Amino acid sequence: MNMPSKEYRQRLIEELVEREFISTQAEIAEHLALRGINVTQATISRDVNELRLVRLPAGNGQHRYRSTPLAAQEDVVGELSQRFKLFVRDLDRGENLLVVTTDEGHASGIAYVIDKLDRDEIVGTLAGQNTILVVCRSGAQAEALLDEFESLLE
Amino acid sequence: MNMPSKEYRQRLIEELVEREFISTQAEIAEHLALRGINVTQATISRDVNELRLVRLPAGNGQHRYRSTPLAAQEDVVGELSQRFKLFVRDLDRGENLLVVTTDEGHASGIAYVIDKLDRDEIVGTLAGQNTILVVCRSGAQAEALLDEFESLLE
DNA sequence: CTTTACTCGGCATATTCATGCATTATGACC
DNA sequence: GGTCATAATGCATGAATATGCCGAGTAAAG
Repeated sequence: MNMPSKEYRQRLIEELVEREFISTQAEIAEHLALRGINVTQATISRDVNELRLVRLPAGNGQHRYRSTPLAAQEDVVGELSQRFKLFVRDLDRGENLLVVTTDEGHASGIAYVIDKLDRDEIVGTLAGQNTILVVCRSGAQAEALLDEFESLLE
Repeated sequence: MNMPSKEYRQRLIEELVEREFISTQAEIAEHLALRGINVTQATISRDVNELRLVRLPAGNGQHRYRSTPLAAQEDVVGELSQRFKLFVRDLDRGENLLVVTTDEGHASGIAYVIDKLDRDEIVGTLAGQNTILVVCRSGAQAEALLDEFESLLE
């Protein structure tokens, strides 16, 4: 009948969830129905999956669907992993400091990506030619981060 | 019996979801059980809510629980709303441009917060003394954004 | 026109998550 | 100790989401 189709519907959904407080998929379907688009919750579920929308708890039992910049963060992790495999030679830790040793000249490039992780536990990074100093808030956090970075190398 | 209790358990959950690919709350409960913490899915549900963890679709039908920097984004929206109510006098749109008129001298302050929204549909902002030009990718996006901004003023 | 391959979406249902209610633990106060 | 108030949690179940299966639609190839 009408033919706006999937792509159009998904654009509407994205706009919708940013504009309104929507807490269930059924609710999304209702809104679309007002716009003349009749689909079931099952379809919305598939859309939500493809759009990688997220049901964010407000902390008080309320929920709201949102689009997610988490997707971007995922990519940062991928990027980090790739560069780690290529350029990182060694990882070490002393107290709350993480020391990353890289191929010559690659320290600042890697440090840049580490910064982009935007982790709370990282106070800052300092890069030389082949060494990065990652300053964490605590030794425990540095240790956890070391584990995490090591797992990237596997 | 043991007494680490809620707070400790929630810390473990936060670490857990960042370290492992966890897709259901039952799975979280299983992992905790290995650590000697026996709680039911109901409790995990409440924890997830308090921690504001999010079940992020991978796009392929897989899911992963993650902590969310979206909480920060929420705050940005709150901040924006507050400043809008105080300082914004008018909103208008021409094609893909959004024009925000503010109290004298407040344009760049407001523009700064708009930038922090980090919205894909916003190409950039340009602020004068009492006027902000928000450049969107399309007219439709500008219109949607206009609606959204207007709702902040209510 | 027929066949084949593929995408989309509904229906029914399975899976997962949220929550009202009752119970038990914890702590403050007497 | 006892009593009260509050927080935490389990159980059972309701609410919400995900998905297997199938049929309809479309397009390309023959």
